[in-house]
Amino acid sequence: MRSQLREAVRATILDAAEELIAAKGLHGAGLAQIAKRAGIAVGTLYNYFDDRDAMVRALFETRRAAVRPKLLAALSAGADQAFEPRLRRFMRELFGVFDEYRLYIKVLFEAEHLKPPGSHQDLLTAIDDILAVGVAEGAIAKASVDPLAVALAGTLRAVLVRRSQSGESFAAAADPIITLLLDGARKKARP
Amino acid sequence: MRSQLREAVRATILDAAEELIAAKGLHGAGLAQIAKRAGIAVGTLYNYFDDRDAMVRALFETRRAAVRPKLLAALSAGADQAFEPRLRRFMRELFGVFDEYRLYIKVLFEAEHLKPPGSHQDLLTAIDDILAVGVAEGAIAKASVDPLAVALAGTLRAVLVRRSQSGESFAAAADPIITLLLDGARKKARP
Amino acid sequence: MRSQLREAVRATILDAAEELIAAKGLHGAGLAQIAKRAGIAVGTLYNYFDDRDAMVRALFETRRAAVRPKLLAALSAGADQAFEPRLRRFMRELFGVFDEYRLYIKVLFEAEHLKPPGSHQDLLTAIDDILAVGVAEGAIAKASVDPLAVALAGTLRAVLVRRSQSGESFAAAADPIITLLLDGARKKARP
Amino acid sequence: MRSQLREAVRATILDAAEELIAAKGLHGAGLAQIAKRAGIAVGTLYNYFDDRDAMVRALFETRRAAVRPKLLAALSAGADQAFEPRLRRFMRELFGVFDEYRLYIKVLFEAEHLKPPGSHQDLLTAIDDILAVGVAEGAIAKASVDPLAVALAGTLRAVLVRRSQSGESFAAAADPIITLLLDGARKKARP
DNA sequence: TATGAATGAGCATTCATTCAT
DNA sequence: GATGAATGAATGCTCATTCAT
Repeated sequence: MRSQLREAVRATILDAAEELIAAKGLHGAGLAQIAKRAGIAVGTLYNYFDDRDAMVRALFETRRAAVRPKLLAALSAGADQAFEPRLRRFMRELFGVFDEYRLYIKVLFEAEHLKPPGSHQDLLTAIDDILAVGVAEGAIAKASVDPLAVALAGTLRAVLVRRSQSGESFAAAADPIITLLLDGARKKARP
Repeated sequence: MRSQLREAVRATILDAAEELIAAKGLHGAGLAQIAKRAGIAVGTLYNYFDDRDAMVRALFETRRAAVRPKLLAALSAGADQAFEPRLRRFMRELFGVFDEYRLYIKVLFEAEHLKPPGSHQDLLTAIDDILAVGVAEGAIAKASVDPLAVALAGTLRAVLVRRSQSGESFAAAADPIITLLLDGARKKARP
Repeated sequence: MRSQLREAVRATILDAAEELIAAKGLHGAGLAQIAKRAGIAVGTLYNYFDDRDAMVRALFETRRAAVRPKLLAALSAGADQAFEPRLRRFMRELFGVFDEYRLYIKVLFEAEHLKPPGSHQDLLTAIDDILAVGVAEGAIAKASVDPLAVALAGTLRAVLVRRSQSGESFAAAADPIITLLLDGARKKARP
Repeated sequence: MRSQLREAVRATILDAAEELIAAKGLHGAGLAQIAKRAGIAVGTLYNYFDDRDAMVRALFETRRAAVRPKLLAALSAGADQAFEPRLRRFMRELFGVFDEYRLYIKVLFEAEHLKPPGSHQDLLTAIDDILAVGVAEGAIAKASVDPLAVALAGTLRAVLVRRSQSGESFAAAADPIITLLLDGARKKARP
């Protein structure tokens, strides 16, 4: 009971912080504004977090903890399928998850240059994992894994940033990316 | 004469700002430090820029103005060649330019969430331009252009960020990217 | 019954306050810490004292009330003796009492610049009283009383502060002080 | 020129700090009030001192530096005289100096419990020095030195505190103290 | 009565900006 | 133009006090 209320307030604070950081940047979001938006007093923040930094870290950790299981689910989904459909499915589910967490995505990019312990690493790991499947299956060459991982992560990020700014949904972007990265853009000679 | 001195001071200030922003972040670089490193007094900054924000904008504009012609040169280089070698050459020259402007690259990433009027847009335009050549030439399908542009920009950025942090040169990364994006990562059946 | 419990809690609070003030200074002892050490909630403090200031005042008053009768006992002890042995006895008993209340002594010095209504005044009065005996008895000159009172009080304080910091017992310091103040430091000509 | 103005402002700030600390205690004197009384802005304080703590330390050091040579002068004054007149003269000059620095004296007691690097130690050293003269001269017994030093310092402090509060001059208190401490309070048998 | 979360005025400190010299 | 001291609004944080439970 008590702790449920406590968690609710904590979540409200983190939501407020998320919105403000997404809107004004990591540095632009002051405690006074965050408190105001959360509907509490400044001092109250300190009943929930040791200091501003701890609050920001908690924001990243909370969101990461929420996203991570969904990311893992997307990763293991279709474990009985072949590499390519599995990769496509993973990407589609991934973008689905990110559509749910648009604000977090903005915050993640907002704070990217500070290298916070966000979901970035989880995503890179997931990409490595799924590409390993492709190699094991003989679908992609071992030598392709490294550049492909970089290209996949980079392209993914580019899509997220663009659609984050334009407000478009992420989901539709999955398939064209995979097709491009697997088959290349070169026009194939008609056999 | 007079204005040459003025330009020299202006450039010194921007160099100082660039170094400090690259080292300590956009927000971490204070005017006092910038002035000190530039060897002038704080107040003097205001004889060259309206305010801190204008100075930062000027930094981006100056660098953009310096990089742009080189980017255009890279774009038109090999205008007599076919699409693929021309794209490869463009990428190699592009990375060469970026190697010369490593500090600017760091600053660009440092501040990209503020969407500064930097070289990003120029680069995207150049990418669009060169891909249009590929379509005209029949080397790539029209439908591939959009995802390829996104993937090219995103992958490029990922490589720049990684090598910017590790200190590696950018130049060697060009060809593998192109090969991957043109041919895809899928293992080809031996004919 | 009820009020006995109340008094016990009150005493616990004051003990906690005393320890913390002695350790961290009047200003360094926060209500949160005091409450914690007393084993109660912060809000509960306000059921016992109007505010922090009232609590501190109560601390001084309580200790003063505890010390005063012992001080008076020391004063009237040896009322049948001559001035000098009585004075020596008074000082010895006084230091004995202070040894029992070392913490209070520290707090008293901690806060003396705020002129709290502590045992200081009682002590000065007792000194005046016993010196009056000396005058009545012809042991000391009337003109000596004022400077002697100041010197006695000042020296006493100096000894308390020093031994309070070093952790030594106070008791052994009594006699040398009295001898010095009664006979002076001047080397007497051998008769 | 420039540095004279600077020193004047510095002195003004320290005077303001001294007054406020004397009036409201070391902790009660806020930077806003100090700045206001000094007639400057809060931020300006930081052009003169690294932080509040450095300002307080500078206050003590400045006053100590001002008082010390006078104290040493008082100490060496009458170096050709015998111990007792020299001691009396020292005390009179000492109190004269303290009369000039009444505010500092208050501040010194205000902050005594924090053991700041004030004039206390200088004074104790001076007392030790002059008593050593008395021993060398055979005027006081070696065994008397320690208790006498404590008594002298303690009594001196008591006089300063009392007269500091009452507003009386210190100067008149010197001789009776010396007489008492040298000859004692015991009524001498008329020879 | 006891609790402890909520409160908000107060604090020291920073820093872009101004301006007298 | 150049200087750098002065400015004061804004920030993160603390803590005595209040009050709903």
